[in-house]
This record gives sequence, structure tokens and C-alpha cells, in this order.
Amino acid sequence: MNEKILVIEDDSSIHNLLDITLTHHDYDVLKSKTLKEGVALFTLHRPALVLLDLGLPDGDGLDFIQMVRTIDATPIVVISARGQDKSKIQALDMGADDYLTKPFSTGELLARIRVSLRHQQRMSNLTEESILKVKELEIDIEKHIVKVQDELIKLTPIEFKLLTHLARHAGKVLVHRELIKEVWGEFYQENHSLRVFMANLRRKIERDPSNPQYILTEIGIGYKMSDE
Amino acid sequence: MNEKILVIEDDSSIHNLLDITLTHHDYDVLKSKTLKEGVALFTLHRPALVLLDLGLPDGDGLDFIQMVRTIDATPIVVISARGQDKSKIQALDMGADDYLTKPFSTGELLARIRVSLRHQQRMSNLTEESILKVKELEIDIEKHIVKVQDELIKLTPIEFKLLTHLARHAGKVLVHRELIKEVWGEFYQENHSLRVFMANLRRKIERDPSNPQYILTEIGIGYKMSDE
DNA sequence: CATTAACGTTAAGAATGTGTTAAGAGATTG
DNA sequence: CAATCTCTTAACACATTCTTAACGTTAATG
Repeated sequence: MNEKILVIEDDSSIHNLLDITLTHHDYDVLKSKTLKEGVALFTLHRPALVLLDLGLPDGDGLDFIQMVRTIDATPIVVISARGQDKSKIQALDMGADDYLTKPFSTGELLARIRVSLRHQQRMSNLTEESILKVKELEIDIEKHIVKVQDELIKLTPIEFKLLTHLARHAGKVLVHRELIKEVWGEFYQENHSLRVFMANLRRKIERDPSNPQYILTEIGIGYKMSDE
Repeated sequence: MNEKILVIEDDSSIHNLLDITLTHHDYDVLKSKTLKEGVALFTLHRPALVLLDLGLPDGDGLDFIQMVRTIDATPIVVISARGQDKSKIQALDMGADDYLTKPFSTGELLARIRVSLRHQQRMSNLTEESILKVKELEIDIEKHIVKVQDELIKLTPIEFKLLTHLARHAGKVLVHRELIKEVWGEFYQENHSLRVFMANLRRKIERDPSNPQYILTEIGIGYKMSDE
């Protein structure tokens, strides 16, 4: 079966051009002229890639990007008449994988689609576990539940995010910057809060917070979740 | 430690612009004005990302892309004066991750760098464990663990950095300047600390520190990690 | 084999990083 | 709108790490 590409674009001429070009290159094309329908098609078909026009009448394309990114890393290639830096940067930082300005050449578009699909393919080995376990610690990501020795622990949103990120990479050291980026976004700055959150997390999940079994400190580097 | 970006670009004005911009955004910049030097820097430092100008005097940038792709998936962002589709498509299909045409805005460049690094970061979850081994010495970089004869050794950040750098280039002599640059950055000066760190490292990992098996001195030159 | 230069070792103080607490701002909820 | 929860920030104690300087040791040179 060919790879599915979802095209969200309201301009009929471009819409048709994309449809013909992509079909001709052996992709299965899903077509939508509105964001709303696009969301429906996305959740229903889970395409391999999305071509997204930002200038749609019925909503902001950035919201679509954000929505997809809460689900997974499906490649999103933005096509837009807006050529300003600000628009590009915004879309890319929000999770878009590429940004093409109209008018664009179909050859380049196809090449950039291949790049994105190449990335995606390398990723596809990685399946996300819904329940993480480390020793007596259990994290159910979907249900948003954390247990230690079968006892429910109440965590704040940031605490949960940090703990999940640590547990997902158990054994590996996560440097301060990465943890901060995970919580506060790309544009981190020296942030003293991290220490406080780790202290609070330890108080909640460790038997003896001053002698942690789960959250280990790597001085000068970051933190890591215990392994064994 | 900041992420290293290798810049291969012969046009001085752009070269400097990139250097200043990237440094200002907390990347460690490795600079080269030739392909040949670029290859050397790449294999030595293994940067997180490469910014590559295609129009270099001493060779074809596409060869560089091909060379890197035989090794791994390090993101390559091409910068070029050539704006033709053909050139773009060729570079992208050969393994480049993005392609910017001069003149470009630094804001967009930075955003696209972030996209590429984001991809890379997601990838690093599934790459095999990166464990360096020299005789009885084992270094797990991700887990930040060092063992000698299966015994855990506690290292400080700088010690770990130095040992890793040595082990990564086992058998090769690393000159003082190189080692100092690795730890203290570009603007080194005569630094007596290096000797102290080597002594401390030896005390921790060598059976007989005065008769080292791992960290060997090359008088007047530098140090090297044993080979066999 | 004396001289010089480079390297190894040690230890103490400076500098930096971490854990912890608490107060107050800000957001959320009933 | 009050009560509660969450986050940020600052302050401080404590621990670790880094730098520096001094001196001993080893290697190169003529």
C-alpha cells in the first residue's frame, strides 16, 4: 500500500496541482479544504505526512500543528503564502518539519516530502509504552497516574512531565538544559526551579529523599532515573 | 556542554556572521573554510549538526554529504547560492536535511537548525548503546558511567569529558591545545589544570598510576589513550 | 652528568553546584 | 471571591569540584 499524504489546502488550483502531482508519484492523497475536515481525516486515516496550508478560512493552521503534536510526530510540511520570517519561525518552532513559500516548485516539494518521510521511517521503530515501570514506580501516561508500591501519588503537571521524561529514558543522563527545554520550551534560561522540582519529586516518591533510589543526581550534568 | 555545530563555508562574511550568530545562541561552533578540514573536524568532534556551503573551492559538497551518510544521520543543513531546483533536489535526496538559499535570514536558519536538532534528538532514543571500550575500561556515554574491571568509578564532569575525548580517539595523540579546547573552550591559555586532571584520572582508573596502562603521555605533545 | 624543560603530585582555598525551606505571586477551582 | 493549589524566586547551608601554586620527579640536551 502506498503512503498516505493528507493535503489541507483551500485554493482549488494548488489543491488540484498537489493532488495530481502526488498521485502521479504513487502517494495516496487525502484531500481537505478546511481545517475541521482535516482534523477528522487525520484522526481517521493517520496519514504518513501532512501538507498544510496556513491560510485557511476556518481557523489557524498553527492550532492544527499543535493538535497533531500532542498525538505524535507525524511530519508536517507547511505551504504558505506568508513568506515572513516570523511566520516561518513560529510554525517551525511549533512542530512543523518544513515550510515552503508559494509559489514553490513541485520538484522541490517532492524532495522535501521525501526528506520528511525518510526521517519518519527511521523513527517508526520506536513505539511508545503507555505504562512505564522502574522498580516499585509505575507511571500510566494515558491515565495520568503515578504509583509507588501501589500507592497513588499526586503530582503537579510539571512534576509529572519531568518524572515521565526521566522514566522514559531510564538509565540515561538527561542534562539540565534538556529537562528545562522539556518543560519550559526551547528558549530556556538559567532556571533555578528545576532543583526545587526535583526536591519536591523526591519528597513524594522516594522513601528517603536524602538517599534517592530513583532520581539520581549527576553533578554538573543533570539527573537520571535509576536503571536496574 | 553546548551542542556543537560544524560550519563549512568559505565566504568570510557569511562565515563570520554564522559564527557570531550561532555562538550567541549558545552553540559551540567549529569552523572550516575547506571541505578537507571540514571532514577532519567532523570525524574528530562529531558535531550535532553541520552547516554546509555547497560552493566550496576544494571539492563538491555533495561528496561530503555522502561521506557523512556512510557514517550516520547527523543533520546536514545546506546553505547555497545555487537556487535551482535541480541543485536542491540533488542535495536533499543525497541525504541533506534542509536547504537554504543565500541570502537567508538568521532567524529562519536558527529555526531550521532547531527542527533538525529536534529530529536528531528523537532519533537518539533508538540508536544502539554508545559504549566505548578500551581493555578493561568501559565508558557508557549516555548513562554517564565509567567502569574499570566492572567496578564503578566516580568521575567529575571535566574528568569524564577528558576521558571520553581520549577514549573516542584511542591510539591517537591529542595535543594539549586540543584537550584544553574541549574542556575550556576556544580561548584557551596555558593551563596547568590539565596535568592535575590527568593525575586525578590516572589515580582513579589506573592500577599503577605511575605506570599508566590507559592514559599515556607524549612529552611535549599531549596525551593519548592506549590502543590495543 | 649537569642543566633545563616538561611532567607528576599534593594540598588548600576559591568557586561553583546542589538540596532545602519558605514566602509570595499567579493560576485554578468550587 | 475566597480557598486552594501550583509555580517562581530568593536565601542559605552544605557538598563537590576546580584552580592555583609549590615542589618533587622524570626526560631531553649538549
